[in-house]
Amino acid sequence: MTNNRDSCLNCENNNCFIKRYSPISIIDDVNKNKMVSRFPRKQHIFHEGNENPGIFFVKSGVVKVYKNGAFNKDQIIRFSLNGEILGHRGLQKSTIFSVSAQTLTESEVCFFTREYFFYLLEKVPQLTINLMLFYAEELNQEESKLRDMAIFNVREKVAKALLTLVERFGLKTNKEIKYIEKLSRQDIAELVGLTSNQVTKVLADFKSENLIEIEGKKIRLAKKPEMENIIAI
Amino acid sequence: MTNNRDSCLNCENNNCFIKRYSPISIIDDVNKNKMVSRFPRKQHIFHEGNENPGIFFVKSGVVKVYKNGAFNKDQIIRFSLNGEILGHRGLQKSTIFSVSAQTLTESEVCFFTREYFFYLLEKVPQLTINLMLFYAEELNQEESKLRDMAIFNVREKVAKALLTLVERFGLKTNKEIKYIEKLSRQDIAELVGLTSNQVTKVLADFKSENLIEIEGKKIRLAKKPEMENIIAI
DNA sequence: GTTAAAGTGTGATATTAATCATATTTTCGC
DNA sequence: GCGAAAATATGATTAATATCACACTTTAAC
Repeated sequence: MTNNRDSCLNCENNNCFIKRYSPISIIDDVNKNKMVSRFPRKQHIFHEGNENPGIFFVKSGVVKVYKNGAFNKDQIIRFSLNGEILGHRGLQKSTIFSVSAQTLTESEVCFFTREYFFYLLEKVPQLTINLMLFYAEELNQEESKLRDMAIFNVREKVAKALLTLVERFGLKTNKEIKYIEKLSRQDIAELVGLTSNQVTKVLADFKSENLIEIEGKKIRLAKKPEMENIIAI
Repeated sequence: MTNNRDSCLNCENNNCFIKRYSPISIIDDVNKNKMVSRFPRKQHIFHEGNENPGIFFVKSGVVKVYKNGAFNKDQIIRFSLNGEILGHRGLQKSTIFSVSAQTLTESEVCFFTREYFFYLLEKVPQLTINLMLFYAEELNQEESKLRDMAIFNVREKVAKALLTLVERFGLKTNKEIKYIEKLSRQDIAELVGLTSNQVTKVLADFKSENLIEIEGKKIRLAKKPEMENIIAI
């Protein structure tokens, strides 16, 4: 059944780790062990603290990954999209989710059980090595982020949040940050450890300095180089 | 030559990833490709930005791993000791060190070239999988740290730094934090993104509240539960 | 469409944190 | 053991941030 319309072979997500690093010969088997689910907007895919049954891949849509913090101050870890691995942080010895994942848009998600995925890792060393390298890269990024959060003030943090979103989602031709209308001020705040109040104020500053244009939730980044200067070190 | 006194087989570091997950049959080969170096106190093992020739393991001693930040504000990433892997963040696609490593005490370090280590990874899937799991665990810890730094105030950050050191190094029977006399106020500050000045002040507060006892650089954590309450969520 | 609820914008005020100055102590080389 | 240099402790001052209040706007439910 490798030629049905849901087969990995027909999947447009060439970003998918499994597809990129596994031999064609095993894809049929992968496909048989795959479970695809569809989630509407604002739904949880999994919750921090719950039992982790396996690993997910984002087939389509945008997913917010975050960690619960004290005093209702959550921390957004990343946004996942376009075939990216999801819940890979759950691939540790503990089988408890250390993060939560919630859809920002309607999304399709592929799922594999822990058992099957570990079987695959044993079988395909290149998959394992590349997954390891991916982790190393993520670890470096997290550390840069940590350093930034330790050093930046409120204004710089908001600039950082906007530039992070541009890097992740990209700009439309009119310079509007893609998907930003799906995010609340609270979401932007939780990317960089601020309150929604602080974000609103700095955004108002940026607007009055003509660095950005605001239209409801939409934000157009008129002057990206100037914004980058704010956090230049 | 597997029975010389420097052989991995005789090494007391059972924490060592290679030794733990590789078959005995390969250890002889590992040993031939190993280079052991000794570093005096306060020496650099490698520098951020330099070419990364391979991977290290801490055979003995305590090593500080840190990242350069703006305005002389470095960020301490971790302390490595007792057979732990070092420079694993360099095992990414880029061959440039993203961190620096400096000894806090006299230390012995084992080194393998990139080429040999990747050869080993291809050959020993269990080593690769367990290294990947180790990364996943580190990534989770980094994310918790990131969240904490985003949420904690100065007082809470100092409490967090002390508890991190206790977790890492342990307490002596007199409740003194091990190795803390090797760290400056600046080091403690760089663990949690503060200045040495701020650390000094909060430590004075903790002392006057009888949470800790200070004697030069030595700190005894008299009331660990109370300290933990400061950062309880 | 109407209404309630949630989210956003903005100012005032209280609190916290950063910076500087300087005294004191500790460390290190000779 | 002595002197210089570095690190640490502490107070005063200035700057930045957090918090609250409340008006306004948008969103969602009925």
